Amino acid sequence: MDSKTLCLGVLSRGEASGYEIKKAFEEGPFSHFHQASFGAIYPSLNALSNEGLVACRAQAQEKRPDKKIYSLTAKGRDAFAAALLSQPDHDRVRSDFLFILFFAQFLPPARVGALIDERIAWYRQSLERMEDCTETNVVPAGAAFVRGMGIAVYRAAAEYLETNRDALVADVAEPEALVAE
Amino acid sequence: MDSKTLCLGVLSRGEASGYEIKKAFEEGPFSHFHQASFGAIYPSLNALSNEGLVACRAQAQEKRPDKKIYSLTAKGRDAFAAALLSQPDHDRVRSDFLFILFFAQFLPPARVGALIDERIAWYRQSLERMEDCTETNVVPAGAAFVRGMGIAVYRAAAEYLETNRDALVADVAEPEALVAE
DNA sequence: GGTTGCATGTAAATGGTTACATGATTGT
DNA sequence: ACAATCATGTAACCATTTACATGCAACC
Repeated sequence: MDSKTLCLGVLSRGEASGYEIKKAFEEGPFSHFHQASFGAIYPSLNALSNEGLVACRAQAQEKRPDKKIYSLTAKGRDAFAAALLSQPDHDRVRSDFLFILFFAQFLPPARVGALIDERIAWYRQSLERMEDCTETNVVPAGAAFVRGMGIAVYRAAAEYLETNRDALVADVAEPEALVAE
Repeated sequence: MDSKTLCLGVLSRGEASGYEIKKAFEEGPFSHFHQASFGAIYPSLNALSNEGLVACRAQAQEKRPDKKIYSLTAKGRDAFAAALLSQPDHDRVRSDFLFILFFAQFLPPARVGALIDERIAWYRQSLERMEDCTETNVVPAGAAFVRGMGIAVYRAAAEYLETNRDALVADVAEPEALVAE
C-alpha cells in the first residue's frame, strides 16, 4: 500500500490539504496503523494531480503559503475502490519495546519496571482518546469497526502489562533464585 | 533499532548462522514484532565482524557453501547491553488490513467477510503455534513475558473479529437502512 | 525569547527489500 | 518434474525519513 493510495483514502473522507493529511496520520484515525511524512505526502499529491486522480484548489491566505486543498475526482474514487480490492500485505509490526523486553534479564530491574510503566501510561492515554471520541457526525461502519478493534487490542495489552509487570521485575531481580533451585 | 542490534540480540541467545538468524525473524520468536531480510542480515554480520562484536567460525559442508557460525564476543555483549538501555523508538504498525477495513463501505459485503475470516484464521493459527511452544529448555523471563503479551493481544484481536464480524458485514450490505431512518 | 502550530516544498541520505547468482538435496 | 530447504552473498532499486529552506502568529 503506497503513499498515493493512503492519500486517496484520506481524501475519500473529504477534501484536505497536505498538512491536514499529515495530521490524519499523526493524531487522526490512521495514526495507529499507518504513517506518512511530508516527504511522502507532498510528492504523492503532485503525482495524483498529474494523473487526474485528485483536483487541487488553491486557497489564498494572508502571510502564509496558499493552502492547497485537494479533493478526489471521479477517476480518483474509482482508482481508490480498485486499490481496496487488492489483497492486503501482511501486517508489519516493529516494536523496539518488545525486542528490548525480550532481553529483560540483561537490564536493571528498575529499568524494566520503568519501561513497562511508560508503556502502560501510553496505552491508557491512547484508550482515553479513542473512547472519548464521541463523534458528532455519523461514523461509517468500517471506521467504527476499526476503532473498536483498536480499543479491544490496546485494552488487552494494557491489562496484560498491568497484571504481569511486578512478576517480571521480581524475576529479573532474582535471576539466580530459579536456576539455583 | 538497526539490523546490527537485531543480529546481536539473536546471537545473545546462542551462536547462529545468517540463515538461522533470518529464520528467527521469519518463524521464530521475533517474527511478530520485527523483521530482517538476507540483504540486511549478511552485511550487518560482516560489519559486526569488522568491529569485533562477533566472531565467525566457518563450518565446512559438503556440496554446500560453508556455514558461517557467528557468536558474540565480550565486546559484542557489552555493545548489545548498552543498546538495550537506549530509549525505544515508538512502535510502528503498518496494517493494510485495517486501512482497507476502515473503508469497508466501499467494498462488496462478501469481500469484507472474507477479509475478516482470513484474518481470524491467521490469528488462530499464530496462537496455536505460540501456545504449543512447550519449550524443553528454560525460557528467560523476558521471552516468556513477551510471548504472553503476544498471546493476550492476538486473542483479543481474534475475539473482537469473531464477535463483530457479522454486524459489520450486515452494515455494509444495508448502507442506506440507517441513513434513511 | 523560545516553542508550537500553520503551511509548502525539495534534496540528500538512509535503510531496507527484491531480485539475481549459484547449486545440491529432499520431498511431492 | 517441480518446489522447497539449505546456504551465502551482491547490487539495483525503492520508499521513506530527515534535514533544510522560509516565515508569520500565537502562546507561555
